Amino acid sequence: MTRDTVPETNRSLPIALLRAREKVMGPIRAMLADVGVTEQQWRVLRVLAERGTLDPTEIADRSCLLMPSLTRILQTLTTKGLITREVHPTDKRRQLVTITAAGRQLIADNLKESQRLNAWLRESFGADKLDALLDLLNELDALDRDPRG
Amino acid sequence: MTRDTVPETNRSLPIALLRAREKVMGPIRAMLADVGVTEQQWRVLRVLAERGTLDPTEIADRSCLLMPSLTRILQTLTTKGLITREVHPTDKRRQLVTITAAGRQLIADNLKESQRLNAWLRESFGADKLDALLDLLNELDALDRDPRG
DNA sequence: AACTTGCCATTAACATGTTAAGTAAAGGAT
DNA sequence: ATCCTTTACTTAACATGTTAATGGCAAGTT
Repeated sequence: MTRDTVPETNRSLPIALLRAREKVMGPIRAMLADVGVTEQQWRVLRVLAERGTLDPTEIADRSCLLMPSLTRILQTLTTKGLITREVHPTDKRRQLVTITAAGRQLIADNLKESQRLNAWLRESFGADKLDALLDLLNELDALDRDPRG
Repeated sequence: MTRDTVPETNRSLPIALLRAREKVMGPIRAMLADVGVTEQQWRVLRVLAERGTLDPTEIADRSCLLMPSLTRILQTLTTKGLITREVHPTDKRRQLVTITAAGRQLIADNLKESQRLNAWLRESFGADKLDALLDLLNELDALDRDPRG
C-alpha cells in the first residue's frame, strides 16, 4: 500500500548525499581523531590557512558552518592555541581570526595523509567520475534558492 | 604558499556534499518544522511506513542513523505517539517498532508537499542530471571500505 | 542628539553526531 | 550449570546542528 506512494529511500537525494558523505568522511575523521581535532575544526583551520586572516562571518561561509557552531569552535581552537582572535581595528563588532604557527603545523602534519586519502578515492572511484560528481554537486549548490514558486 | 599545497575547499568532496545536502534539505526542513518533526524523525517514520515493523538495528541501518541517536529519536517518537515499541517475542534483547496511525497520517499529510519539492528539484536541476547524480552517489557508497591498503 | 534599523557575534535551548562504556540477554564451549 | 563471547540496545560525555533571542555596535533618519 504505502509502498506505492512513499518513495524508496534508495532514490532519496538527501539520504544518498548523507551516505556518500559518511563513506568519504569516515577515514578522514579517523585521521583527525588521532590529532585531537574534529572535522569541523579541521575545516576552519584549512580555510584560515588558505585565505589568511578572516572574520568569523566569512569563515562560517567558507567552511559551511553556522555562526553559533563557529562561535564554539573558535573558542575551542583558541584554547588549543591553534588560532588567535583580535577585534577589528575600525569596527568593534567584528573580529579578525588568524591561524597560529601551531595551527599551520597541524595542517602540515596531516596534509600528506589527507592527500593519500584523496588519491585513494580518485583511484577507487575513478578520476572521471569524481570530477563529474563534483561538477554536479557544485551545479546543484548553484541552483536558485527558494522552491516556493 | 599554502595556496599551492592545501587543496581549495571548492573541490573538496566532503564540503561539496555538505553544501549540496544543505541546498536540498533546507526546504524539507522548513516543511517538517511546521509539523513539529525533525528531518531524522521523518526518515525513521518513512522507513517504518515503507517496510512495516522493524527492529531498531535495521531502522538505524536504513535511515542512516547511529544507534545512540536512534535510541533518543525512538523515545521522542514514542512520546509523540507516532510509533509503538514492544519487546521481541523470542529475543528479549530486541524490540519491534511499528508506526502508528497518527504516524502514517503525518506522512500522508506531508507527502504531497514532499513530492512537490522533489518535482521542483527535478525541473530546476534536470531529471537527467539528478539521476546521474544519484547513480554516482550510490556507486560511491558501494565502494570497498578501508583505504588503508 | 534621539530614534531606528541593521549587522556581528554570542548565548540559550533542544536535537543529533560521535565515540566509548555499560547493561541485559542470547549462544556456544567446557 | 558455569564461563566466555557476542549481540542489541542504552547511557554518558562532549561536539556540532538548528532556530530564536540577546547584546553591542554601526549607520541612517529625523
